Amino acid sequence: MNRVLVREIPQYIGNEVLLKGWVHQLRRLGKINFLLLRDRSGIVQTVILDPTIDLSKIDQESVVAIWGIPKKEAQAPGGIEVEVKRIELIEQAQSPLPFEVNRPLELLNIKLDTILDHRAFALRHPKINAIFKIEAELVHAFREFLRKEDFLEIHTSKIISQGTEGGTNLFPIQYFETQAYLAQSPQFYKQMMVGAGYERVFEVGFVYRAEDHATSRHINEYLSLDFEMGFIDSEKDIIDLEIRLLRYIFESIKKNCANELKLYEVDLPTIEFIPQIQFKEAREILKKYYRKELLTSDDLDPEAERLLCDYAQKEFNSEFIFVTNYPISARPFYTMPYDETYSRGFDLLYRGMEVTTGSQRIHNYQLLVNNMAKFGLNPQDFEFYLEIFRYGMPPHGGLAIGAERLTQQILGLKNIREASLFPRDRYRLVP
RNA sequence: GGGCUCGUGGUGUAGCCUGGUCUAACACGUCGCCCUGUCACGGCGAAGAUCGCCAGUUCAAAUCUGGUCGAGCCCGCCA
Repeated sequence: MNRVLVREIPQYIGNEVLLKGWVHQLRRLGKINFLLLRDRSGIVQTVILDPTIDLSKIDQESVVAIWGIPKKEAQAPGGIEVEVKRIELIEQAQSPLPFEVNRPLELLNIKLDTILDHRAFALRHPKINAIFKIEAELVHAFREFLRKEDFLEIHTSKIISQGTEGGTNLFPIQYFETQAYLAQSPQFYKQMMVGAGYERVFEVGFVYRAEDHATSRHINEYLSLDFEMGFIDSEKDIIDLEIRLLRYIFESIKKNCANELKLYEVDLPTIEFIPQIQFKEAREILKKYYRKELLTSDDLDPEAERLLCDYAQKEFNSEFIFVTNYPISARPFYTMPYDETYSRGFDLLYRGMEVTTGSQRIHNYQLLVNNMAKFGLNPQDFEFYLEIFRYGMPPHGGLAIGAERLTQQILGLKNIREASLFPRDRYRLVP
């Protein structure tokens, strides 16, 4: 007999099915017992009326096979339940469990640390499980949209000899007899692939930041959603594409993850218009509406990001806001200047947090080399990157989206670690 | 790198300020018995923690002090 998934049960009303899964909950009332069975597709109530069926070894979270007949039953959750004919214990779960996974998370109030210490087990909780279905859909939609836009998916090395910005935040690794580093960004390689003639490329991959921070929005290994495209007129082309990309991602999640969104009581907005303000305007807005002076003259602090999103919400009814034309001093050397002071670099803020950084890049070889010198970098160390710029580089630009951050903000998670299966931070290397 | 907060059964908390009556409480879970419609099932009973670790103060430490290890948040920096 072939296994039937929980979500397929409605097709089998009146016919015996074989179900396999985990015992989500067992409610023993005496002569009638209810067993909630969970598989990858959902949870179904089964009812045990036959007193000869032995439930003594059937503990919560045990793996079982159940033969039974699906029936319409008004009293059952969802209107359908399976009357059990036979139950077989496949693998018993030890007791006690690390914590409960069959009650609302809000009632359990489990510490994040406990969840992460028991990560695989914790994912059995439907609400925790849902996070990674959303994230998978997000990444899938990112790929699907860009492929439709004629982008090529690339996979570049995460083992590098030089950092993008000079080498401060890099994790050193021993690479045979030489020193190497874990990549903090696919930046150089994706630009090189534009120059290689692919024009439009994207990459989904982990990147590594050896920053000694401990906050709810930083992890040391995160999934970077990158794209880079050639023959643009300005960074506005990148921004326009990102708006369409986000619209596509949000619509995909809404369409394919309705149940998961419901668990978090999230109602994703339809993205129509995203306001764009220049950095210097942002500074004025902060001063005028919030009486806030930026402590650093060339970047936004977290409070400023929250305030600007508040402004976007009130003025434009948007949860997103682009901050454009950041000061040159706040941006890496490859960022295209806008004028003497400002660059063609931008950030996207979403619900108070930075989720994207992008820019038009410098495509002129001489300008790029001169800029490296200004930033105190030695062009000879970056010859591998610079070469293609000598042989005809089109105007280009791109951006990177932090996948965990976007997921965190979509679901309103308190800590980015919740959106990473196996987060790596200053103190966590296991599991 | 700077600042603040927290470590008590499997899970989450109370107790700590104002040491003794803490032989450590409560909720959920676990185990046993009862229950034919539960769905945060219900009822009765039971087990389970030397209060992160080390030292000190004291007649007496979960409680005070110092150290140590672990955790969380904010800032800098960033996605």
